Amino acid sequence: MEAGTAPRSRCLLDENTFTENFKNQINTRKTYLCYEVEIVDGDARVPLDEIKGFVHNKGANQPGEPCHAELYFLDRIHSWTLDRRLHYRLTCFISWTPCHTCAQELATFLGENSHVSLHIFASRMYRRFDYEAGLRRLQAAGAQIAIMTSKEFEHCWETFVDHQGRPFQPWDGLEVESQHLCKKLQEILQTQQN
DNA sequence: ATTTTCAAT
Repeated sequence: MEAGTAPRSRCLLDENTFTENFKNQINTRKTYLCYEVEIVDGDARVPLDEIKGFVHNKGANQPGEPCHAELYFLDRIHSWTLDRRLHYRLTCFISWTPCHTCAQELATFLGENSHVSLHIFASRMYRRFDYEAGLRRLQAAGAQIAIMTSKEFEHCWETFVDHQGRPFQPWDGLEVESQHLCKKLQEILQTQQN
């Protein structure tokens, strides 16, 4: 029954939720991950609008086992049962770069699914434990990792936020912070492994 | 030059 199609608002983020979680100068204890999927056909890319959306982590302060956003994302990907004969480009916009463990999980997934390529844009850099090695491993597995700039924030606002027609309002210092993080990420990703 | 952050390294 086509009549049961979910309303568009179900996969849109509240304005404040977006800003509170993606603002790149403040730290949060939550992680949001917005994703888009395209089929790649030669030079052309066809968006699969029906499966775009977002997930967020489950914190240690909530009932049940904690779970990072990336693992929910991987669950979603598996639920789509993507056709191995096609090529898909997944883009995700995540409020923190993946931790070491999640980076490894994503790298493993990419290793097993050559029909999928992954582009990650992050608003902030998660810098705990072995995060640098995790990011390098993820890059080595073929993922493109970058820091969100105003272009990506605006794209997310337009695509994933219930903005009621209001334009994206960049916060003070957005660019400066983004550029700083870009530089840090480049340093990490350019460092030789071993 | 900038860290405490998907809580508890």
